[in-house]
Amino acid sequence: MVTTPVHPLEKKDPKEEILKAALKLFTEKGYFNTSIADIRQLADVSTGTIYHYFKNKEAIADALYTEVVRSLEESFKEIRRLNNAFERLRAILELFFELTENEPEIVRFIVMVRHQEILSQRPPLSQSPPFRLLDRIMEEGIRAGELRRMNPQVATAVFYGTVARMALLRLEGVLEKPLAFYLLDTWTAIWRALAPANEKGA
Amino acid sequence: MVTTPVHPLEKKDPKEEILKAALKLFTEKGYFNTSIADIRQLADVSTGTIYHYFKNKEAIADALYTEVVRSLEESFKEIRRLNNAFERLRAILELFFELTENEPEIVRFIVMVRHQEILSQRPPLSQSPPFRLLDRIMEEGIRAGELRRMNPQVATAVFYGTVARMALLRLEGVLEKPLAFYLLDTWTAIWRALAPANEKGA
DNA sequence: GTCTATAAAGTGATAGAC
DNA sequence: GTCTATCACTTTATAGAC
Repeated sequence: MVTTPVHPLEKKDPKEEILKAALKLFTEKGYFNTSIADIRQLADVSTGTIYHYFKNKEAIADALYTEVVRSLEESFKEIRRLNNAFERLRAILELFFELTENEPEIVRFIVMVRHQEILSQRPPLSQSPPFRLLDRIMEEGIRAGELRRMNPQVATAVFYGTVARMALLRLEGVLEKPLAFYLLDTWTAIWRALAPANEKGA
Repeated sequence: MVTTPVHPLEKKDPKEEILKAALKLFTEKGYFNTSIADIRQLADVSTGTIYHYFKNKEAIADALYTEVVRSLEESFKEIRRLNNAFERLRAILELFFELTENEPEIVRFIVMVRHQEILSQRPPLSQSPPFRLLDRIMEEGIRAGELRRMNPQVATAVFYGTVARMALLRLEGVLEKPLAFYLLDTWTAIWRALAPANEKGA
């Protein structure tokens, strides 16, 4: 974004074009089924340009990983400012459902790509900052009595497992309607699983 | 198994050795990071032997997929004979948790391998027979009033999403204790999410 | 910064002896 | 059925002109 020209329509930033093409190809065909030649073609640049901006193919995936994790962490931090666990979790659910419909490639990258198979250096997403933040949101909610007393890791697994599964089924075309259609049922189920024992069903 | 020799200790079936090695390598390093040479070495056979039993590398992955799906379907069919949704889902949860501890490579293959990236012909696991069976178990449970009235696809997503996430976190080493340790919390959460409205919390 | 041309290496798969 | 040797090809990555 820093290098975006003053007149946006004139010329496109090749680095951004490369990343955009790579995200599309990696999530559609998979990292290993995507060659540099594929990226070159879709981004409409030459091999030399790709290697001018990125050390190698892995570095492209790494840049995507970093950006997605950073953006997710930013959203989660924002959401953490909400008043209680109910509102925070609800907001994260809605964020994922909305992202799945509007930015399917990003969610594909989050829930479908096996990052460890590509980026052996990086931790699995489940240990990246945004997911640690999710764990903390759970711990705080349990401590505050806003969530039922339970193992916080299990709470996170129930929550994120459900959310990610819904996103995956939607991206695979198994769920035919937009995720908004399933939002109420999904939230009711999640909240029943996590709500304090005395609380009503949502 | 058909070709297992009378004296099991004498000679190993090369086909089984190849499959065993491939399962280990595919789930540990990934399909594309595993070369025929790697399989050859671990299975202690020659390249020629591999291509005698399998048309190509993809056919090895296909054989593994077929066997895992078949075995899972068999277990689910057995479990379906139980009396109600409560017992059936509980049994599936326990099956997955036990499998994760005792046969981690099989569960890795189920929850971590991106089959579609390798086997473009096969449906995603979410549409394979055992998972269709799981959907039917949910539908029947809802119709019988053993589960809360809700979209059955959401019910399946909550259930399997949670189970798969717990297995994944365990396989990634995030959960330090055996899954049995988390069984009660996991089941309580799942059952609260799915139980009929009047029912107590497990 | 961007391009074309090409090098260097690894891979899946085959041929043919035993 | 199993082996060794090797082909044919793709792929990543580099060199060097413009």
